[in-house]
Amino acid sequence: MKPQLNHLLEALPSDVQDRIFHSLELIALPLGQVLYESGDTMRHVYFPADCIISLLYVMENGASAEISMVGNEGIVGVSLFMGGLSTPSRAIVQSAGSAYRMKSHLLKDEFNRHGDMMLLLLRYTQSLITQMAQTAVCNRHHSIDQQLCRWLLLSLDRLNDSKLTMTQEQIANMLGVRREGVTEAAGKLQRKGVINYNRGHITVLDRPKLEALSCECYSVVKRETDRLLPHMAGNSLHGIEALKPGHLVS
Amino acid sequence: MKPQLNHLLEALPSDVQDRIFHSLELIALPLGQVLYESGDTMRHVYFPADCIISLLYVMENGASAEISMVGNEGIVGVSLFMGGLSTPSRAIVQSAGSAYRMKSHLLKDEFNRHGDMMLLLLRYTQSLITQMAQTAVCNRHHSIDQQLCRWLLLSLDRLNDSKLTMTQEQIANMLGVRREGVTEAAGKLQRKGVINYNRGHITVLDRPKLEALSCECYSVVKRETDRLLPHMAGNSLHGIEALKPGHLVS
DNA sequence: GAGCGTCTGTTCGCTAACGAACATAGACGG
DNA sequence: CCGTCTATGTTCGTTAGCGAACAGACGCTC
Repeated sequence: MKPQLNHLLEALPSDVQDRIFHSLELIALPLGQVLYESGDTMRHVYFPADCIISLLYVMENGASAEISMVGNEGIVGVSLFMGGLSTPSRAIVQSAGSAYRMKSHLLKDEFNRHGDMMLLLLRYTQSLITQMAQTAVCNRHHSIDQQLCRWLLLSLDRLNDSKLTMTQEQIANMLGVRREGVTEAAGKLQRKGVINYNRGHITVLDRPKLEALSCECYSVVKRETDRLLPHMAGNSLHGIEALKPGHLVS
Repeated sequence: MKPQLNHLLEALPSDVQDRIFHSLELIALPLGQVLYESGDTMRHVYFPADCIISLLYVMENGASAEISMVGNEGIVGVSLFMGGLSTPSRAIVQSAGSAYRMKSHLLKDEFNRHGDMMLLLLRYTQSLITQMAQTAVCNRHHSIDQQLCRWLLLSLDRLNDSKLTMTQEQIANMLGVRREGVTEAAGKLQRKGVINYNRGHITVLDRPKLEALSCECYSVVKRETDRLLPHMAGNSLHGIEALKPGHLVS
């Protein structure tokens, strides 16, 4: 199966694609792999193809919470070009798949041309900021039920499938709540016929209903992302067919 | 009283300062003034001098929560140069004072030189991201008591004074909690001799104790900000004495 | 097909925070 | 000096979510 491409890479004009083409390695990312630990210096950045990476903050007592989710609409490692070389967040593979990996200094070089790549990355970072801010508000004001819906929708948008592989325990870690809380919330959704849950395999049966049950946070983030990165919707490929990875690393 | 300068402006090399000098207007910002409403196109950016601006998200039902706080270490309006021309957040004056205002297109011109101003603004944005992310986690896991301490400390750092003018109602809006919750938390702090609260006037009596009672979120954000913007600590003035506003607008 | 580990479901008491209602008490203007 | 407004304090019942403990149930391995 050919992996999906990354929308940020697709959106670049072909001269930029040609330039960075050979710097990309397609790598497989198994569930749970940690790309960065809090405070790590970033040696690579990652353009997810068909995986999802979660950015989460881990507290001293081990409690955690996801602050944003990156799929093939984005890049993991924004703090590299923002000027810090690390962040206090952990990046972990939430849904297994593949990603294009690029060495930090090569991305920085491209960024420092101050061309299309820079503009695109900054816009993407802006959409990431929106996602984090909305997460903060959502954590404050919305119920687990609502947040689960939001989270499922964000995940769905980053896959091209209505099925996701994810235990309730894992979801609980992302949302920063108890596993039992997720069990209850998922149970309600299942009884309403919105989803089907089976030992780590969730199938979304009724997406419109899921959207109706979600808090507004999902749509706010979605609308803002579409506004900032309109090309993502069109899915246009300018000569991106040439974009194949230099080599495959397991 | 001469207003404090803005640390971002101070940190710029003198040639940049000379170039943007005449574009800055010193303006007075009364408590509660809204600089941007959610979704507004930004006509100006603001470099706070001795005021504090809160960025908050307001939900459909009117509930709100602060996602970050900007004082003279920063700038209000980062989404301008990030590529969006607006954000879904509201910027409101949390503590009255003055700020340097600059027309959006002039800042963008300077940013587009891709020089020191750009680097500085991106680094500052990175520190803002940390603040938002930590706020998200804090909203999830910490008690009102702890969050109040964090909030007071962040405010203190942005003033040069141990007194702040702020009713419990206002704090509650920032934290996104009930006013009664703040009353209780503030009452505890007062009984412990950490603060003194008097009809909208808070005096911090024992900052070390306040830090001890706060959650780790304050120190994480502070450490990361110091790391990203070390010049802020040194308070170095490179020829910034020349930086006087073009004219004062009430 | 037996056994074990993991995932899901359910229960119980507990606490933090909520919403509403009301009491006091400074501050400030007339 | 009085009345009024606003800020703060306090109470009460309710609820969402927590922590702990345990029961079933599916799926994989041997």
